[in-house]
Amino acid sequence: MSYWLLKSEPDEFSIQDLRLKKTERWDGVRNYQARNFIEQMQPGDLAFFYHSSCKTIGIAGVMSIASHAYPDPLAVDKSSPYFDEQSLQKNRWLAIDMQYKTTFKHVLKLANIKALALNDERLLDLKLIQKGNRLSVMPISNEQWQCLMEACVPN
DNA sequence: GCCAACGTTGGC
DNA sequence: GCCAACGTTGGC
Repeated sequence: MSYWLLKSEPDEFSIQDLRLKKTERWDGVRNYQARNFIEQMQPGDLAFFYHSSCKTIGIAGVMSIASHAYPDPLAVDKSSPYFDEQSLQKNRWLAIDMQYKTTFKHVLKLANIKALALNDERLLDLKLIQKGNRLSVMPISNEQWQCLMEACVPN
């Protein structure tokens, strides 16, 4: 089993939205590196739901991967902002289904994660806090997952 | 709203 | 294949 972190702007789609939907398609990823990580995901894998570009930036909770990756229907949907002309020939983008698991009592804030990393070498190579990182989908190591779960307040 | 950092595009 | 220009991400 593998661990992941996926970013979403809560104004667009938040962990509260996923909680209500229970299961939802994670689509619109338009970055090759992120796509390749989606390709590696397996049903049952766990992922942090990260809220980006918002008031309280950080890890809001946990979800599980609920399917294998499949072609992203938005890539060939001309009415979608995620439409991709090149994908009409061959759909080059992937989507995957995510299932709601838990919401943390408090968002584990980015600033707190950075502070943790100063004292915990397990977080040293966490992609999330590396300078200039913009990946919206990234792997999380076993140790990093444990470390971050220890730091959060579960519900 | 600003801007650093990055990814993509396209001319050459 | 190089690289300048451009668009996007995302923290602050």
